[in-house]
Amino acid sequence: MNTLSYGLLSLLAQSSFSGYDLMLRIQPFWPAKHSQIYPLLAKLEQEDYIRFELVSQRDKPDKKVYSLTGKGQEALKDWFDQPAAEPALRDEMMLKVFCMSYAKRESARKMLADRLAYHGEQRQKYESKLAELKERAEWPEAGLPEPSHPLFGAYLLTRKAIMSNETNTEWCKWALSLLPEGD
Amino acid sequence: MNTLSYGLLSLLAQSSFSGYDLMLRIQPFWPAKHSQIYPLLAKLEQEDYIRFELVSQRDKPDKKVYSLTGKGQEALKDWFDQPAAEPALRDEMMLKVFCMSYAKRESARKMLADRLAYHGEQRQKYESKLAELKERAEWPEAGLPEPSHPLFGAYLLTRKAIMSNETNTEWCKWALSLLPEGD
DNA sequence: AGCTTATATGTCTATATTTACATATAGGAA
DNA sequence: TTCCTATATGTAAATATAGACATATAAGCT
Repeated sequence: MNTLSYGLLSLLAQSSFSGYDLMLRIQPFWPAKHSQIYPLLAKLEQEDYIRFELVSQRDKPDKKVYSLTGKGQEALKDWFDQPAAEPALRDEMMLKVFCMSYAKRESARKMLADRLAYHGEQRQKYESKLAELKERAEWPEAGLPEPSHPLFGAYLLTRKAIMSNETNTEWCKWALSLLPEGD
Repeated sequence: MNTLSYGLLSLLAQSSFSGYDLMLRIQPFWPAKHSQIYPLLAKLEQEDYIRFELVSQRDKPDKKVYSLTGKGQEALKDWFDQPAAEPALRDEMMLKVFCMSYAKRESARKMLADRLAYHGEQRQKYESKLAELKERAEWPEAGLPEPSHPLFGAYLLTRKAIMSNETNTEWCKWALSLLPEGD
């Protein structure tokens, strides 16, 4: 049982999902291709951490909808109390920044502008996600969910993503301001 | 030539470093163990991207000090102009947050408090790094390096790390405030 | 004298992850 | 009709990464 496996169980605690859904939902927090997810789900099912139900759909191919078993819920609780590994960020752009003073000015600016645009796109996705969460679970007046709400975690994560997005956007703009156009 | 290889070249653009130094310096931006670094350096040296000089030390074991060759500098420039891959963050804690509403209150608070403490430690390291940079290269009056300064990139990255650290710290405190003690 | 830590370099094996290959349904666009 | 995209699931092979094993110097501690 590796970290990704527990992550899948963690998502299934909230609700049942297909493998395809799980892939899309875990992506922002633990990048993984479907070729990694599907074999893991098969293994977790064989070992009785999860089970699935075949669901036919009209407009789309059939799917397997997975849910937690009792054993899966137990494993999840044990995992939660273990100390978490340090976060690991791998960002090619940050490696490029090391040699930025040796690059052409226009190249350096393009690199930062590309990243700024990327953050802009990501920002929209996170805002959509937040809107989707608010629809799925209308939490009370002030716009804040209760800690006991199944979507509480998803809300915290989406807020975290937006906060990080804002900081990264700010950094890009600041770095660009230090590199005026035209060398 | 994978991303880590280019990252090593990128560091060597700034100055010559031993494999051990490279490992320590690249860690915060691209996690990698020495068992991954040393074989890569040997391969890069065989393929004439870098060369090394054996340096004897009094108080420490001998070391290989690597520097870029002309071919390495060329490769670096080509790489810089290619679009960078999306950043990949893998954070076990974030996966745990998905099922936080099903965990015990004290467990959830401990998870966040542990992360808050981690950010505190990291913060000190980044501040030390910033102080070290300021020593190695005294940049002018206002405390800002010129874009042409070899340590300009390292300065941007350290500032980025500190900004992210502050945001993550803020998120932990906010999340903890939503989870008052004693369930 | 033996233990631990930091420095320093390396290999070997296991695991994690990506890339490519494969198939199928259905909608919309060219 | 053909192409592209999203949905949906899978396998095989290549690559990247981590963990374990190995060795060596020198300082400081017990």
